[in-house]
Amino acid sequence: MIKITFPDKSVREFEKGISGLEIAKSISERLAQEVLSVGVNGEIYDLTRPINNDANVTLYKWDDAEGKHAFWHSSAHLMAETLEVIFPGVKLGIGPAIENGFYYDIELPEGKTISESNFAEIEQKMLDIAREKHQYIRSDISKTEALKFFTEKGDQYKIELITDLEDGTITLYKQNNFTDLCRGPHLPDTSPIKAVKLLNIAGAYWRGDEKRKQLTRVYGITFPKKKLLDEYLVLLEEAKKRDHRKIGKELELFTFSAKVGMGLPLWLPKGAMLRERLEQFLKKVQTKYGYLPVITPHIGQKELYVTSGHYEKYGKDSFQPITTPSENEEFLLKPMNCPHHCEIYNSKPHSYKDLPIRLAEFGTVYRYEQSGELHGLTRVRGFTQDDAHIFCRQDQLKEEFLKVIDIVLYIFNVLKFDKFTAQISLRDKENKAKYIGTDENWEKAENAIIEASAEKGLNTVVVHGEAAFYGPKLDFMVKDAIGRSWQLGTIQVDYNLPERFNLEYNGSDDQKHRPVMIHRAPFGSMERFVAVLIEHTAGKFPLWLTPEQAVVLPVSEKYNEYAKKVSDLLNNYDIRSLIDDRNEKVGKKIRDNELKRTPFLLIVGEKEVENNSISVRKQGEGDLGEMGIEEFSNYIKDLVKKELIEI
RNA sequence: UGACCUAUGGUGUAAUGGUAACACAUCUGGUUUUGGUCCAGUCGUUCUAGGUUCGAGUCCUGGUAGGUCAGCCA
Repeated sequence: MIKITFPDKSVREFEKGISGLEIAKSISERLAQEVLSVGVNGEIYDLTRPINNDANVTLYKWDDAEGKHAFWHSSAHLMAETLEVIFPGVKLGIGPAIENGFYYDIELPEGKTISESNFAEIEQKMLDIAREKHQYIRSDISKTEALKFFTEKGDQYKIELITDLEDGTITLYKQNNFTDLCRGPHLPDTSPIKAVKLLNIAGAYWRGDEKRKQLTRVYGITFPKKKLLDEYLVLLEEAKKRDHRKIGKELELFTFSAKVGMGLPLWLPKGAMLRERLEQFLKKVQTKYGYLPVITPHIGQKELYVTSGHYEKYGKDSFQPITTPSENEEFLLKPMNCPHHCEIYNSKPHSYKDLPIRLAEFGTVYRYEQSGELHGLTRVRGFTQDDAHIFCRQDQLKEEFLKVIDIVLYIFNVLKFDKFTAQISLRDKENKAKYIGTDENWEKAENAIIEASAEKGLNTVVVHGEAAFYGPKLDFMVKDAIGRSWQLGTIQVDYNLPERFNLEYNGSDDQKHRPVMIHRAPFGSMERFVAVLIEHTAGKFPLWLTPEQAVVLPVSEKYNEYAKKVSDLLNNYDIRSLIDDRNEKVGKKIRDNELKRTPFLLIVGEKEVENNSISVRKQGEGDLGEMGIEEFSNYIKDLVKKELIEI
């Protein structure tokens, strides 16, 4: 007998070799039907795999990530089998479960192509096979046997994977006529897979290596119930509606022009207004935190970036140097603001009493991103960072870091980005050549970030190998309303640039000391931030940000004059308003302006002229009734005040 | 950068290789409106350069731009 401990700490005894499925059955028949995989001492097992020792056991269902994982992993095998049936001779790469579904990397036989027109056939075939209830059978074989098997099958990618594996046993899973190299775990059989949707096709380099062959990646998702698939498809539709590229066009916020150049956004008046409000908002916060504004040019001598190290590291990713005609001097469009700021620091000597010095600039930078990676406003070639560099003493580092975290948290709070994670990116210790700077400084910087994050109680994820080449960083990733994750704010410690630019201050000991630098950008870039904000709010911006807070709708042209008076008065009160004096019925004006997501519609007709009032409609709430103009203005100001929680 | 996909008025869509259509928007006029699309007219288009064909929006090749994903992301 073995002792099985459940998550609630209760302990029960079972026969040695009992399976997760049998344990579930002993609890309830229903649980046995719903359970998908089982955690045994932290390792995920197939439900049918015997448990031979005392163990802590957790049963995972659809609602658990571990359960979904097994479900989708098994689905990937099912899809691979189907693809082998439909495209005989297809070669298989890897096929894991991912956050939403699964994919399989395949190489199609010579001359064959796969496209979305094949999806229906594949989906149907997958369902047919699933319905036949084939078991997923695990088997352990030796490396030699495994190599023999896949050599006979002609799957060169699997052979390569096996060759790289440790010697010893290799696990294979087989269902129906399909056998795959796989660590598992899997479902007991194919029958729970009741709904299948292939999502898209994309290229993917074999083993993520740009220099190697590109395989075709087929994405799909499956569900244990048809209803869940339908819900998921609705969610995808919602995502499309929130796409910032679509809303940006509809609301006339920004545009692109092939003539201007790809990846170079053009901010339209309404988008520019929105962006300026965001900038003013941050400037105000930064002033409170002691930041000093600076302004630097858009180009700098190539030598500047050679000094900073950026040229060596990112020279090929920059717009290539502009060469002056007679002197042959080389200038780069600036890809970073920090070297400029370092030179500002260097413009005069500093005492330890001056520090910290916080230099802030909304600095526009240009990076030659490769064409295929450009995406709406989230990846562009010219963008504006809400950049600042803090020059401080080592003993001030942690406190400064904490203050920056405060700013980021305040901003996220005001904008209701409540679902964010903080990612601490550290150096890959196995590959130190990728980074510049001494071991000692890296240690110091990494510890400062870890300690500051812990002190603020941030929910952090530590990732090794994701640091910038000059230092570790703390990135804030925000999930939008539909669950996609975006990196926005970033805070980075840098011991490298102070060295390279020979930054100094005079200490109390009358000796020269090296300051530490913190790079930080709470928004990240205005472009990406606005894109995420659009998707987060579906274009219904907070009142303080929205380009037009109110539109006055005269009932007929007789009241245009009064409408003008209302709008002027509101603008005097700093309420942003427009008039819709088109020759249309009020009903149409209301509809049109609601589609434009205007927060307040102010209807004026004979009654309102008489009472010197307006009839107010609020977005999402409808008619609020009649109000005086000043009353309305105070009402709005009050709402704005509530949105902008004081620091 | 690469694989794959896409490109039709300002916007969104339609058109077995055989007359490029519809809605919204624009503009003009009518209607004079208190609560969710008033009516009529008007305007304007097959991304670009070639090719196949009696005939190309449709097929082929190059270019450009957009998209999916990978890699990259200071």
